[in-house]
Formats: sequence, structure tokens, C-alpha cells
Amino acid sequence: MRIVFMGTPEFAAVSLRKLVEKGHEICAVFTQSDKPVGRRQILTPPEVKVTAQQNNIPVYQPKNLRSEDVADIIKELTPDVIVVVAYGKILPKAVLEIPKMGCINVHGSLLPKYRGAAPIQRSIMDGEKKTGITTMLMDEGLDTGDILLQTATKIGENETSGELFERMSKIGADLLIETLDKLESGEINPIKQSATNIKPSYAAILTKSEARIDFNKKTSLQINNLVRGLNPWPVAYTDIAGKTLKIYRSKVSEYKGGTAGEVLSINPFIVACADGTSLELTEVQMEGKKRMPAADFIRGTKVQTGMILGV
RNA sequence: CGCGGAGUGGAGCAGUUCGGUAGCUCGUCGGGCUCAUAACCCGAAGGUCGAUGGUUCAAAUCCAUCCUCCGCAA
Repeated sequence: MRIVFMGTPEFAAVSLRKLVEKGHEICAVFTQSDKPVGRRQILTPPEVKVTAQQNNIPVYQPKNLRSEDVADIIKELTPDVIVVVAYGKILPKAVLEIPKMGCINVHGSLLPKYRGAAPIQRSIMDGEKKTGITTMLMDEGLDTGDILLQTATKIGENETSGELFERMSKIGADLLIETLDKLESGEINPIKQSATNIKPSYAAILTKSEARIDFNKKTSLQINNLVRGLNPWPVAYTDIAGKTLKIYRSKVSEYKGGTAGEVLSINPFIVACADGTSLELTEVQMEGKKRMPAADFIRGTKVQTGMILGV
């Protein structure tokens, strides 16, 4: 099958590598423009572009897919199928109609739950126990296409978004290969999402403003989910003595009492949350400092029990 | 030239304002106490103080340049 691949980050690159490895014919790759990254604002190509170049696949980085030029380019490539994995752009009807076998999307949730931009992180933030990968036949809506295949996976109790991403990228790549194989041999009957009788939900893109921890409003379990879900980006944080303290890892503690945000113990490092619950912070990073285990952080700082965080 | 923080034994930090013996907590190693211990007591090892140059009788500390790491903003 002639495939046009569209994707951007590492999550997508894993699928692209798998396709190449399995000998699929990738006639072109579409990915987002190079973006300035970090303090130095160094223009950095997306992971999919790097992977494509390593395999001598032509790369296109159009700003907008709605121009006729883009549709014409894709038509000339005569793909049998377009595979989209974490591309970050909506495909217009004019593009969706080009490949005879349609456009296949690999999505990081068990659709119709968690449609949208941040399904993996939102699943963790909501405290879901399981999630999965869905392959679907794309339509004009946002992740509303007919379901082809699904694979479920358990979310580990302390698993972070970064870790889950890594696992699911592999699951996604495998499911994509299986989907293409079965689609070609006609073994799949696409299922309408509405036929699952599951209520659709949306996973909005993450913003930095969600990363601030409110010890008053959330229980330790909810905060722990937030911490896990926002690692590695944007990372949950609180304030300590007017400075930002990022929380990379935590776990629910058995300690009781205290007012919300109060440091109940420094060894281990425990903070009181809503409803009398408490959270142990296990890996943190002070503004301007390196990321480190909470015990190391406590050693050199004047944090004491009774201090209130997040003020 | 976007704003800011920081580089000191293995880890996290103090010391820099005002130059004068390298310090704290922890870890490591040895010993002791204990039914026992991540607890406690005693002792030891371990550092070109990010780099280079300058000032000085004397620099972790003052001056200059550079390197590296990090937070914010994008």
C-alpha cells in the first residue's frame, strides 16, 4: 500500500518507524513546521521529520492544509491510505477524500471517550484505571470517525503521562500495523462511535494555568492524578516562599489533619490537602534548581513543618 | 543581545556583603550500643571551591572573560 504519513512528535515517530520496519511504502511525510525550542530558541525539527529524513522519505511541512496546492500535492502522490498520528492539524474534506481506502487515525484513548488533543494526560488526571488505543476511519469531525480496532491497557497506579505515552506509542504502532493488514484483507467492519453506547467526552489541550496545585480544593488523590498527568509537561507546581516548586512525583499519604497546604512532615515531605487528606511529595524541583528527590530538597532548604504551600 | 537563579568531598546546601585554617546535614567506610533497626554513640576517608586570566603578602570570596545547568517568558 502507498501510504502518506502525517504526524509530529515522538509518539507518531514510533508508528512511522514501525511502518518502515514492516516494509510499507511511505511515499511522503507531512509534519508540523520546525519550532523554536528552549531558552536559546533553537529551531528544532519535529521527531517525525527527523525519522523521515533518516529513511529518505520526502517531508512536507505546510502551514495550512486547506490550500489547493496541498491537496494537489497529495493527489499526485496517489496514496492508497493516509495515516495520521498526533499530527496536530485538522484534515479538510478535500484531503480526506483523496485516498481510496480513506484516512486512518491512531488515537490515544478508547473512543468515543477522550476525543481531542490530550487524551492520555486527561485520562490520568481523571484517575482512570484503564485507557487504550483506537484506530479509526477519519471524518470531518474531531475524532468522531468510525472505529476500526481498539486495544485497552491498564494505567499504572503511579504511572505518569510520559511513561504512559511511551507505552502507548508502541501499542499504537502495533495496532496501526494490524489495522492496515486487516483493512487490506477486508477483515474489519468499522463501527460507528454512536453504536458503542458510550457517552463521548473531550480531552481539551493542556494549559499551564491548570498546573498550579490548589491544596484547598483537591484531595490528595486528585492532586496525585494531576501531578502524574502533567508530568513531563507542564508539570504541577505550588509556591514556597514566593518561589515556584514543581512537583514531578508524589503519592497519597496516610497522614491526617492540618490545614490545606500545610507541611505536616519534612521526612517524608508531606503536605495537607482538602478533606483532611495528605500527599507525600517525592520528587520536586525548585525554581532555578535541578530536579531532585524530595529528601535532597529538604536537606538543603529551610522548609519546616507548619509552613503553608501555595500561598 | 528577552528576564532571572545556580555551579563548593558521592547528594543537598552554608560560607562570598566586609579577602586570612574548607563548614553543615546526609551518604560511604570502620568501630560501639542493642533482641534488633533506616534509630543512637564514637571515629575515618573523601574537595584543583565550574574554567582561564588579573588584583593582592594572601582569593571560594574582589575584577574580567568564558563554559555548563536550571526557572520564567516565547
